Amino acid sequence: MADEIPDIVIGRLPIYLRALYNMVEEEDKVTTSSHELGERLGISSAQIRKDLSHFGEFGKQGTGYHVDFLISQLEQILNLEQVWRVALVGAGFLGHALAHYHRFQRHSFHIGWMFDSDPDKVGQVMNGVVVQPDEEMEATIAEAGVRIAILAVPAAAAQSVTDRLVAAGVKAILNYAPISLSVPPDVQVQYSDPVVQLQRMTYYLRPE
Amino acid sequence: MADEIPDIVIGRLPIYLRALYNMVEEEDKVTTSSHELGERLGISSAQIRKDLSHFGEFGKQGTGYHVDFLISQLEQILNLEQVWRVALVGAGFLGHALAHYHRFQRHSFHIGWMFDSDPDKVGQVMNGVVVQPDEEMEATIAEAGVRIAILAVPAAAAQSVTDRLVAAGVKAILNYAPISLSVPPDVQVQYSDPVVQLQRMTYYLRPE
DNA sequence: TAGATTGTTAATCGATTAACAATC
DNA sequence: TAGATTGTTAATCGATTAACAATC
Repeated sequence: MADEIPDIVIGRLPIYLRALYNMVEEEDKVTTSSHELGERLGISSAQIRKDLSHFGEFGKQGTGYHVDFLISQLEQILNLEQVWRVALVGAGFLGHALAHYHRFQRHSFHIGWMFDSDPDKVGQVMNGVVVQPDEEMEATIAEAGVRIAILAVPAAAAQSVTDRLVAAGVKAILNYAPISLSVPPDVQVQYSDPVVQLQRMTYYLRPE
Repeated sequence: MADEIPDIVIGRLPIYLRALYNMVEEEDKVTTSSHELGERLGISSAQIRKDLSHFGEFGKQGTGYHVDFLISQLEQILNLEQVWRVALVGAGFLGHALAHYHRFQRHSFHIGWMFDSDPDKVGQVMNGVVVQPDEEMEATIAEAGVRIAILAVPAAAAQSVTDRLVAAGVKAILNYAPISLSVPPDVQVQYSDPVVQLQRMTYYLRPE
């Protein structure tokens, strides 16, 4: 039960969580079932039950899952019972948008540090956070014990910034730069590249 | 050979393409191998060769792949030999950042239409594109033959905007709203939710 | 030629699904 | 009780990898 859980399973848990939040907040739902949840997400009910069974027994035969309880269990599993300190590197248009994204605060993430190498950006305040000079990045992050970083810098800078972040103790990176990063095995990386995502879809579209 | 190709394979092609662009543009590389490409991407060379073999024989024994040639083949496969018209719905911070993202233009995507329901946003010009009123969305998109949309609206609006986009002829949606969308089977959807991505990583982090 | 690397096959590995006893 | 739904098992399905003949 506490064996090695496939990463693909871990990847679905936040999706379940998001749907459960919606059920509670938008629809005042008290209970749900693997069938209902699966229908919303386009996932089979068997898969949802299988995924959850890696971590324990959270439902009741005949009635399904208590939404609040399942939320709290998933939050526990995903280590969301604390507020994670997050550094945002890059204060361009995207960094600016991310700095103002209110869902981070609502979901256990506190973006409390911003960095940029452009002197024009340094000193600007974005959603209450002062943009600090790039050179102060390692010291500030190590000092504050920041372990998660969001990368919103150009591709050319991404790997060297990554190396410095990792050296300063960062263990998880959400990378918006269009480049594959090289990191030690104990550092997590997630990628977000809109061009890659669009290109994946055009394959299926009829060309003009 | 022209059989049904697994979507997971399609999903890797843009990643290969991105690395190949980098080899040509940043390193003036003329040829590469499945081994070299795999090493950069953290993917086995066998998998890269297998993926490519779905579409043809692009390499030469002993020497590997001609980078320019492989790029052009992948562009062809992914239907990137045309410029795709893209509509951007939502002119908030994120919409603003996406409107200014220069990589779309460089990679076969032209963001030529923006929409927002907020009268304060309507009429603003973002990177040369005038934000149009939400009500004009269907007619404008259908008229222009736009088939790809990027969704940067609040979760509460996302499904209804999606329904309208689909009715207007959109066949691919890149969704930044934190909600699972329901679409007909011939409509592609890709998701981008930073909170989901961060939550996937915190599972692996030691809590404080 | 010798070395390198492809494309492909077969084996392995892993993930999903169908089915159902258990039980609320 | 009857109906619903869980957790789990076994079967199925699909993806990855190892290995190698072919050949540049």
